[in-house]
Amino acid sequence: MTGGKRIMGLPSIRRMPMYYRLLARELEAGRTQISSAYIAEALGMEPIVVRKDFTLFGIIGKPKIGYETEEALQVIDSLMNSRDSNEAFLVGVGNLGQALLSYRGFEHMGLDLIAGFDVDSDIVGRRIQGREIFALVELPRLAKRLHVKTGILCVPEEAAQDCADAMVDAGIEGIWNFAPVRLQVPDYVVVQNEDLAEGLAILIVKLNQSKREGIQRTN
Amino acid sequence: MTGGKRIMGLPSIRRMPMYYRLLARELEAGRTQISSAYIAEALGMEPIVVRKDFTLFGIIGKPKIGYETEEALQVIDSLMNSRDSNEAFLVGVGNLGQALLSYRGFEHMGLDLIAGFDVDSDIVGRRIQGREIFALVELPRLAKRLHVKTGILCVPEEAAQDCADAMVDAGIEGIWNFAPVRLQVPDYVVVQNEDLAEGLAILIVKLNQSKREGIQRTN
DNA sequence: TCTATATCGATATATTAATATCGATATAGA
DNA sequence: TCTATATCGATATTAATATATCGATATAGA
Repeated sequence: MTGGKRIMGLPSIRRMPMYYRLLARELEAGRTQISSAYIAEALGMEPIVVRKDFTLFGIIGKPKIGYETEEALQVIDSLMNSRDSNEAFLVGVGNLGQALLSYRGFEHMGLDLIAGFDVDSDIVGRRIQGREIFALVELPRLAKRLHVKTGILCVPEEAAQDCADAMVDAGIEGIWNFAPVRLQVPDYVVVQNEDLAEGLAILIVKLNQSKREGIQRTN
Repeated sequence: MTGGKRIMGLPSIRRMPMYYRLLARELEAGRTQISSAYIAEALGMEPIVVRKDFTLFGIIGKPKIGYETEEALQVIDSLMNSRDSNEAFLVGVGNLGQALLSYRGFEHMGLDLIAGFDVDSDIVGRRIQGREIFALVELPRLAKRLHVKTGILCVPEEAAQDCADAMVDAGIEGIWNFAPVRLQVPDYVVVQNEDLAEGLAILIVKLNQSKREGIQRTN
């Protein structure tokens, strides 16, 4: 590991988007103050986890009142936006890539997908949700010119490492990797691996357990 | 919670697909025996974690040798396949739904996506990767007739709860939920929530930290 | 056959995360 | 003004997870 001790735990970070969405919705609905109990109830969690997370995030509440919804929202927003920009390129405009390009809900999380890249000449030149799709060979030039530092990688397994290399060469420093491959990158590059199969594995194992219990119960 | 203590920890379950893919690849390549050190190296983790997981999975190795690749593969496969079947319906054939329908890589994980459902008449009747897309109203009838118990939910936020209700009515007992909504379901229904924004949040926070360190380093 | 060694797996420890307890405090209402 | 109470946040405890240590053992090679 490249060092750099974690300021807050990964579980807390994972919960940020969930908090964000709830707070935004509640503020919209006119709830200017909100308690940990209310948040926990809405999100199916324990109030104490909310309070611990918020303390960690630097959100300060008031006894008897709770938290200022807007302030909490802004703090979480700033934690997810504090870099100069979160402009990103998406590499690999297949089904998943298109889905990510079309997904509204990353924008308010600080991600600004400005273009897609692919090798498939059928798709190069098209626009998806207003974002132009360029040939992969254009990546270095455009990344450098636009100073884009973040890339989303959703190419097939076989192409992943080559694409990652190209991205790194182009100056990309953060890769959100959807290919089931452990990418080899320089130390300064941050990689976040996303493995859709993980969630599926959990569902299946849970179902197996639940079924086994069911059998025991009816025996 | 519905009770039912976990047999093995969630982190170990999450690592199963990763092990599975590596073992399949190595077996393919002719490596019939494999050590925890080798696996760890290939996956960027610690050997001791591999050994602990394998012990948990019930995979037994031999000193000086390691594990039988094929046996390990089969054990993990059986853990992810042991129900009667993992046939599933996909509800919401938008961009993400289409991506999931097209994704090869769930099949060998025990998931058999047999059909899609949507309300959009433009897409109903089409076929995606050989799977027919039906109108959502057909879900109860088909789920009951085919005894499908698993559903993948990738509809927009607003529609998620209604669709979940319909799925539960139709006899679905396991929902892989991609909508950023806490679904209200009966106790016996297992829900696995997938929040793509989580990974993004982690990437962004890591980048922020990495950048902050970078600034400190160059000062 | 015997010895050296790679590797597992059991036990112990450390780290991280979740949960519980409870005093402090800001507001609402008497 | 005073009191009751909801709620935070600090501290303590417990549980889960990751990591370390080391003895046991199966094989390779002398």
